Amino acid sequence: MANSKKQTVKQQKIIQTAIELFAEKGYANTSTAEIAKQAEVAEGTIFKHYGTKDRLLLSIIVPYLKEIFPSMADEVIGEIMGRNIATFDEFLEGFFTNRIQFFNENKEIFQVLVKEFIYNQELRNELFPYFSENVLLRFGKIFDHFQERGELENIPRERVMKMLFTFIGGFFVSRFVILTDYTITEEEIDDAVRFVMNGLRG
Amino acid sequence: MANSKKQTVKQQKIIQTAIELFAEKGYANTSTAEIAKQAEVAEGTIFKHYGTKDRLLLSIIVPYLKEIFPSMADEVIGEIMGRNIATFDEFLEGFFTNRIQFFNENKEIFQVLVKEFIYNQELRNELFPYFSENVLLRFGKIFDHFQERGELENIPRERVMKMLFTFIGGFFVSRFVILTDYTITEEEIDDAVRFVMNGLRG
DNA sequence: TCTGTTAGTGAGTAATTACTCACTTAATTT
DNA sequence: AAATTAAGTGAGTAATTACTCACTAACAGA
Repeated sequence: MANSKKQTVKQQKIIQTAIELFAEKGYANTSTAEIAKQAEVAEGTIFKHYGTKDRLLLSIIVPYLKEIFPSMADEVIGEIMGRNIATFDEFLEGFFTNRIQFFNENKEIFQVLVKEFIYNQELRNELFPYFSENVLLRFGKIFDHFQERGELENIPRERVMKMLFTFIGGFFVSRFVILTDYTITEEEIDDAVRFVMNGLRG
Repeated sequence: MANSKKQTVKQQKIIQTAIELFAEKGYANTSTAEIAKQAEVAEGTIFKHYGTKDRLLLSIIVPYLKEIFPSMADEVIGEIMGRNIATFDEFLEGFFTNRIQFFNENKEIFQVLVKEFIYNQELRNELFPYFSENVLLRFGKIFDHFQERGELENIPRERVMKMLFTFIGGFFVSRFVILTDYTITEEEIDDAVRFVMNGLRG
């Protein structure tokens, strides 16, 4: 939505096709010739717009991380402050439901992100700042918020958040990247929330 | 140890170098020419022994999965039956300590396995049977064992084991593949065991 | 000592790779 | 309407890719 830098129809087709192929076979196993063919463009068109294959990948990943991620996070925070979400339980359930819907709508791009994040050390180093600034920082604030309200026991924040992220990371990666045809039920969300809540209460 | 099919010195160097390079840059980003150069062999030697690059990868992964994994699992089970491990707490702590040591000793090969498992759909489909037969089945038995003893509450086994594997998977992948220079403290093992135990007790 | 087998070589190959560039076509600006 | 810019093309390229093959060296069994 805010991501409108006057993209051409052909540009859209290139990006869309690249996302599909990168998600399916990985960046390293996808050639620009293949993208061009499937997107019904000349190979030169890709390089006219993106210069290198590497910058094509970045022009998929960076906007996704830079624009959509934080705005969604603020949305979640807004829900807590504005609406009637009082308990950490409720927050977690909202978070899981929200994110599951979001990742379902952007499944392929999420797959690209995770696959390259794990496969490519350099990309990982470049993206870590974004990740820690946006996700870690915001989640830390939320955690503090509920801890001040006495919702969560006074366990050392850092240590417990590590456990929380380990589970959340494992949850989304396994369900959306490894088990690509998996469907998450409401029952499973409840299980996950209960598992985390009990884990944190220790 | 049982893995001695009269490997040549050059064969060992090829395998060792391939593991290093695949772990660092991924299978798809490593050329056979590069492996040959770094292992100080002719490129033809690689193909004399392994035929294709694909079979070189498999000759790294399959023995690791086929021989070392189950034998270690049996070792763990043996510990429970033989030694004085009575509670699921103790088992979990033993499991984490054991596996952390093991993966530290085979860090690179574990990285290769995880990276390709996530990157390559076909490999994933081929390895899933091994995984479910060995890991899932054995873990299920252990879980039953403690559930029969009244150690664990009678929560539906399948649902709770999903949560358990989500956490364990997230734990090992994040610590050994993503944060490659991370050191796991005993304190963190305790945190992890406590997190899981509380989670399961829900 | 002869002989067959295995280990190892390295030059060579067809195919594929990311990328370039001179060019045409379409859209904007003046 | 003329001029400038941007979008798009596709043939071409140097480098790299996985893999082959005719060959030599080492060595074990008869």
